[in-house]
Amino acid sequence: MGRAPCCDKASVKKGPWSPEEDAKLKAYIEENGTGGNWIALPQKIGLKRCGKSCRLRWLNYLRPNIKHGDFTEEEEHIICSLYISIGSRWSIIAAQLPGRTDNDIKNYWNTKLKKKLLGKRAPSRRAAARANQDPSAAAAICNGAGATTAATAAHALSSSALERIQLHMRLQGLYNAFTTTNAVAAAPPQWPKLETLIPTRPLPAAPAIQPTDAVVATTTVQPNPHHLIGQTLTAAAVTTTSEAFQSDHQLDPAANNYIPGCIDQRAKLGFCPSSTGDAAGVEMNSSSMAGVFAGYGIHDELYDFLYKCESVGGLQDGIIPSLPELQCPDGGAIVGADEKFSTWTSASCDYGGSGGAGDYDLGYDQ
DNA sequence: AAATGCGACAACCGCATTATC
DNA sequence: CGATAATGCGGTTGTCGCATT
Repeated sequence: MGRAPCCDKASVKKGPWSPEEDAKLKAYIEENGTGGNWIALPQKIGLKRCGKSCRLRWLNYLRPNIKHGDFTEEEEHIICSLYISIGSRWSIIAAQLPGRTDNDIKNYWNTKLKKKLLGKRAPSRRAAARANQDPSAAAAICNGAGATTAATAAHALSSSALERIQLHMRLQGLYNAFTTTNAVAAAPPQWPKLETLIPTRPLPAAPAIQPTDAVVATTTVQPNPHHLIGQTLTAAAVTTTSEAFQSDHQLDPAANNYIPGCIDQRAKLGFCPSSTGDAAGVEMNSSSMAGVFAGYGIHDELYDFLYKCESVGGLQDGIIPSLPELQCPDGGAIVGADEKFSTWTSASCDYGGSGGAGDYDLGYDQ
């Protein structure tokens, strides 16, 4: 026996909301609030909608100060940074982008940013559906060398984890490209770990976050790294509860409180200078990268990668060119970014992390 | 002009977590 | 303390409009 439905499916309307429904819901909530009970709300105002549907409509569309339209470079950068750090925790990411909803960000990632970063056309849903029925088609979708191994690996790893691996590899590839002429290239840096910075669930209250690994645990979020080096996302900013966000970062109509590049305003959002040494800060800082380039860290690379890649043979017409080969930190296998990631993800590449016997740990349990 | 493919976005679904009794 | 309801969240699907064939 499954879970009882939250509402009578037969009597509720589904599909797009009409302007009349929007007006009803908006007017009621603006006047009375939600009353703390979404399930009862539609009956109160005579809407033939599921309470969950009303909540979603309000949060994603009708709520004041919702931003629609194109994302700015700063917003893209924050999304990418956080996605690499924590994966598809859209609600947390959305908490850093006032006016944006998790649904918006999720859609934007899936339709635009992912392609931009991974540099290949993502298979359409139709193509993916075909691929599910035909393994050879799946390989075809993962065009390029190593498609078969990629498809195989995809069975073992969630798409989110896979994307994060690819993002890291591409960034690492760029890093190697940068360092091939640098003396430090002789000592390949440790790869940034891909562990999520916080347990999948439950997420503890902000003060309780105790990073297990300082290297993993700090996410430097730099809306524009060329303006803001070393701003860190504090654990408080990673609090999942909407209440926490609302109280600290309320989208106050009068306080349009996000001004990219403005440290004071950013502090309101939970960004604080890394120099504060906040022990609960979370970082996805690639220690070696930050150290080597004295301020040029992974997020600067990300910025360059997104917007300035031409200088290192990067994005051109949205297509990411072949990347330099990557070296496993143990000095072992030399792998190509696209071709062999499945090899080293299945092999026991040691990232020098805290995850057990050195086995690669995505930090994902999917 | 019609059919098809595709991208973008809104909305739904179901599971996990939290609150309440 | 367990059961149940409510809420939050992330993944998935439906739909629409535009581009291409």
